[in-house]
Amino acid sequence: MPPLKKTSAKLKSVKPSGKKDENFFELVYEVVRQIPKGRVTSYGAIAACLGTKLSARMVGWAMNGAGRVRPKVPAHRVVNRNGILSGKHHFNPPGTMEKLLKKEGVKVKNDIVVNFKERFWDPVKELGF
DNA sequence: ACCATGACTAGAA
DNA sequence: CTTCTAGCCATGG
Repeated sequence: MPPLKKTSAKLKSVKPSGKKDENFFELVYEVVRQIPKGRVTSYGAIAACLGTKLSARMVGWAMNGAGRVRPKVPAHRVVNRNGILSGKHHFNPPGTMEKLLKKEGVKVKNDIVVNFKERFWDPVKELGF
């Protein structure tokens, strides 16, 4: 898991549907799985960890397929840079995200992570990038 | 093939 | 301080 080799910034041909070309996706999932319980991170941080910090959107898109990946991917620990649960509506019943976070000890107020800055887990720093 | 949209972000106004 | 703009890149009409 730490191997996280830098994928080329290009990261071409990534099909979330049924395809196995997931270089970017798999990497994203890998990082997300490393997020300690009770911590959260941002799309940009993950993107930066992969070297594509300008493409945070792709990280979010990758999360779109998080639900269909084998080991579970704690996508609920990934929020935007403001600590807002921007993707709560993409969960099965909306509210699952918040519920899971609270269950892990992360307080959520009005769809926003409380003390986000302290809860923030930087993959680049923690994984040594 | 072109245009619009999106689980984003950083920087400018 | 808040709001707007421009990049990012895959997907769908």
